[in-house]
Amino acid sequence: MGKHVNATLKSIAEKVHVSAPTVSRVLSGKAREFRISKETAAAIKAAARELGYTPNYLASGLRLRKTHTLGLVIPDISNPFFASVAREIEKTARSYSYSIILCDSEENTKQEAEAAALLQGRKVDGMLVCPVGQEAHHLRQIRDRHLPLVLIDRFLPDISCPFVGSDNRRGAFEAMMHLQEKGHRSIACVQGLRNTSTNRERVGGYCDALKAQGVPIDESLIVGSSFGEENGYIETKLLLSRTERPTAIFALGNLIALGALRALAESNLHVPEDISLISFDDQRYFSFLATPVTTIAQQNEEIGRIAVKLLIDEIRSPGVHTAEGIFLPPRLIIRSSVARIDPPLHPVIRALSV
Amino acid sequence: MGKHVNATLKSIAEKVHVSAPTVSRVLSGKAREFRISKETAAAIKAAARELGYTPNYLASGLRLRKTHTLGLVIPDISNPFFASVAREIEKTARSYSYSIILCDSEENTKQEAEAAALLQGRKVDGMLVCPVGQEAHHLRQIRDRHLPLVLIDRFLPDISCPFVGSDNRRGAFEAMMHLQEKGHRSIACVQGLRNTSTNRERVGGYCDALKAQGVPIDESLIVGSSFGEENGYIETKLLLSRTERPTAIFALGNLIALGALRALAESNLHVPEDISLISFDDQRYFSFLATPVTTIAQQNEEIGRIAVKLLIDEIRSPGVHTAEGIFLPPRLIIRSSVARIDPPLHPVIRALSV
DNA sequence: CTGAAAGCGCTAACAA
DNA sequence: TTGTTAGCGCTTTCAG
Repeated sequence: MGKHVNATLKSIAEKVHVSAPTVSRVLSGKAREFRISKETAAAIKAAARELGYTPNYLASGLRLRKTHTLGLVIPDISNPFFASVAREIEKTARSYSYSIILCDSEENTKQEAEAAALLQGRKVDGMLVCPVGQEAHHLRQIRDRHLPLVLIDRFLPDISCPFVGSDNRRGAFEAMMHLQEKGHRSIACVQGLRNTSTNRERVGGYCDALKAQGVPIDESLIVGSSFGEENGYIETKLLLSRTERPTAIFALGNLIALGALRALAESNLHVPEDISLISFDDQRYFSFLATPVTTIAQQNEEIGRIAVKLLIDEIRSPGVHTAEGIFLPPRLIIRSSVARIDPPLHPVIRALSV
Repeated sequence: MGKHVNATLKSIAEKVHVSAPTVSRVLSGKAREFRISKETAAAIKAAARELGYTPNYLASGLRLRKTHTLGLVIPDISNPFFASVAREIEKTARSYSYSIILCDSEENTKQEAEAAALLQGRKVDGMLVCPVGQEAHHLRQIRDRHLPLVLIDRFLPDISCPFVGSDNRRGAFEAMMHLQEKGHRSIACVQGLRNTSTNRERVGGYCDALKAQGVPIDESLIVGSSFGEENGYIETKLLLSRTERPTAIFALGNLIALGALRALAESNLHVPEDISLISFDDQRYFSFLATPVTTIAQQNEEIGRIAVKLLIDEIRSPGVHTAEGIFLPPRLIIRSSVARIDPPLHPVIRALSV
């Protein structure tokens, strides 16, 4: 077996003395349908094996206008949240015989747009994108061309498109209620990338909960600008250097929490004795940290699985799905990074008591 | 702008009243070379923009026999080690204008072989694979067909192929020497997937170090069979239930360490007071665990970067690289999960002292 | 400076 | 039951 030059339908056809379409029919399982004789079919299969034939999906894709390929655009595959979603996406896609072309946008709109253009050129049958979130133009273009598109994790207000992610507002609200029940009133919020729906919704939940308790919102406690670890580190450092230190920190992403932890450790502060911490987005290791971290867990696998199903549905029968969002409920996992504290003195009283 | 049906060279050609090849030449930057008139070139570019032209890479790939696509096959993209390598691979590939088709083999040889076949059909220009490790047949086939291939993280003895990974034997040796310097003699080794080179080399380093200290190897202390968390958990449970408990555990992967930690926590055992732990493969969060874990860190990003460079070199000029392996030195990061212990009593003496 | 022809490998339509 | 023709969109000859 194994010629150096790849076998083609034509080379098989010549060997068996039939025509290329016949070979095509047999090898794509249509022998029955075309009532091709058992002998011919067998001979073709044998020849294909002997020559080490591999179908050329470039050619069939060109001809059929279908590549059985999906584009996946995410902001950072090394973020464990995205890694777990990506894994489920790849697995689910594979179960439907679709391949994944992976593009990392590095939280950069320009790169995201480039990825979108590239994937269009590669004629993917559909795209899954977690948008950086600042710009929807290139995504609207995809829709305009009737290329199936599903947004994951982050949605965009100004584009009508199916979406799968978490109910971030509710998750953040629950986290905050937990903090407040434990007596916290001065709670810092270390944000991720602004303008992303996840961030906006989480900050929204943060504010909702504060309002629900009649606590005025202190804008200066809402800090940060990226889902990366550095951001968590720097903002926590800054927070700690204030004269009035918050009693709790709400980290809006797992890497932010990690950065916060690093800053806290450097300052020799202990969680939750010195300061409480709660994080959005659970991680397996959170239970084993010096202080197990209380978090809002998302349904990572479900997000990936549903997104692919939605996308493939849309590919198979365009227009059946309304451009609605699916918001999976996150859930609060209480561990031990939140301390119960005495309700803080009213500022006026505190001022007097000095 | 934006017709529903995608623009092609032909449609542009018709619009500008030139031929398709001329359009092709202009849009692929060969206007100078073919000395195409400024006006024609400008008109073509304008028309392309107006029609929203995107090149069809399927067609050019078919014609050119080059797709500018690389296949990446890894055992588990959600394992943070692979996720970080994958990220670097995608970034580096992108910097050379290559796309990545991602396949997760789920540590399964059959799926790996399927991925390899699929990628061949998709006509990738080269492949990066981290082999499950039990079987090399499908990989040898790739080489036979002169499809550039680079192995990452795990190599295979019976295939001659460029490789980039860590010097696992040396890493494991250093971890063990550290343990032994601290007085440990009864050290359990929780393995990953057997027959993978990483596992074999790490176990090799484990044994080397024991021999170097004249400690006989107790086969019953070498347990486990997967790089997953469950394996770490179960094997640690089992280890703890022994009458003679080892004084230290060497986890051969980051998820194994996580599983071990879970088992230890369940048994209310503290690291390192009750038992010491050392892990292969560092993770950012290791510093913040209840007990910061001492580890052997690999150069994840370097592995990804070098692998892609090697592969692209091989694609551009086949045969320039010898099928040698690049083994990057890992390094020991001492944190606090290893306790100094008194040298254990000699078994006979211990027996007498009861 | 530009165009006509051909072909990459595949499959759908039509014919026999 | 099988073959012929044609064309997906691109680029490379070769011709002018």
